Amino acid sequence: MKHTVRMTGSLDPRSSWEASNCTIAKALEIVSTRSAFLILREAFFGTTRFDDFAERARVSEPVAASRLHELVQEGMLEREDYREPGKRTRQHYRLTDKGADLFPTLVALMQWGNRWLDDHGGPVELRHSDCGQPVEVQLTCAAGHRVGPDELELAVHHQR
Amino acid sequence: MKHTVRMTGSLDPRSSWEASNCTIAKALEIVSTRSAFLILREAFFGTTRFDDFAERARVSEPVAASRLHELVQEGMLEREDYREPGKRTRQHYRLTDKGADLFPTLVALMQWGNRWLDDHGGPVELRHSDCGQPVEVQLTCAAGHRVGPDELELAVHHQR
DNA sequence: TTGCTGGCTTAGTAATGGCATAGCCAGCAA
DNA sequence: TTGCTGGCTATGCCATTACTAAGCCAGCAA
Repeated sequence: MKHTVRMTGSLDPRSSWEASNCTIAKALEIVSTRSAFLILREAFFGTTRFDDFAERARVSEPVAASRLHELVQEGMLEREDYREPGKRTRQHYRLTDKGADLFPTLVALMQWGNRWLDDHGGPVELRHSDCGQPVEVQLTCAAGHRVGPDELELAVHHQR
Repeated sequence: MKHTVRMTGSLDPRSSWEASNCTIAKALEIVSTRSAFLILREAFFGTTRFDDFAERARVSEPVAASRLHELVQEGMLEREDYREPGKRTRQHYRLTDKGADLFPTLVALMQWGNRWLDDHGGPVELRHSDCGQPVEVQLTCAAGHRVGPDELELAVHHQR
């Protein structure tokens, strides 16, 4: 089984170019820590309050504080003050569009973990709310074809 | 815009359960470091030799050595001796099925980075080798529907 | 037998990420 | 005015990840 991507054009051979401006590397500068991923997981699960983030992601409060600040800084989360009538002002952290767009990455990671790191296919699963069927991450091309791992090539981006 | 997943059954409310055996957390124990992701990226790009991993992932040799050992240990990579006629024995590191299955996660991360961290949509893109169209990561349900971020629910896994 | 190359390992050190414990401040409630 | 709660911040420390520089060994090539 072939597990590698085919290189095309100036990208072949691999030794001819360097991935110094690779966006995977850039993305990892923001979310490479375990705690950042877990904070984001909780954000997708609907957590918005400081204490809940710390408790549910199982990180200490100082770590929760610095991750939340960093993620706000990077534009992944928004800090939002609000006040219920008769109550004091509270802060909530909510996903921005940029943060929300990272969701497929989390799903892909969960899917992989469910397959390879758990005897029963994982404790929880995502389902399509319309039809109740389990949800998977898939590679699909713009023409609508489902793309297998052996049908991929890497090319210099068109619009550059 | 709603960015959170709906909880169903015993998972609602979020505070009623803890994600201690979450497979995202388990996955992160293996690949939470930047260097692990970059080593895997190079494996997908076809790199197999020690020096090439270190150079192309831009990590020091000691770091490359320990990541490669860990990834072999975890069953993501296989170390394989081989010998060309008239040459000395060489070692190659190749992706196992388990390692290769992490590819969608890398693609999802690259896609996100291309969208949000680069002015031109990223330096390189993946294409479908059959039709040449750009490849995307998509959430799809088992019934074949394309699933939007607001059509997701989280449920206890059926087969448990 | 000497050198060169590939594939590492060792040593020493700096930076980062993590923890536990404790404290601070605002703003209600009494 | 005292206490309580939510939402943090400060301090001190340990573990992990990372770097650079150097060394080591196998096995050809000369």
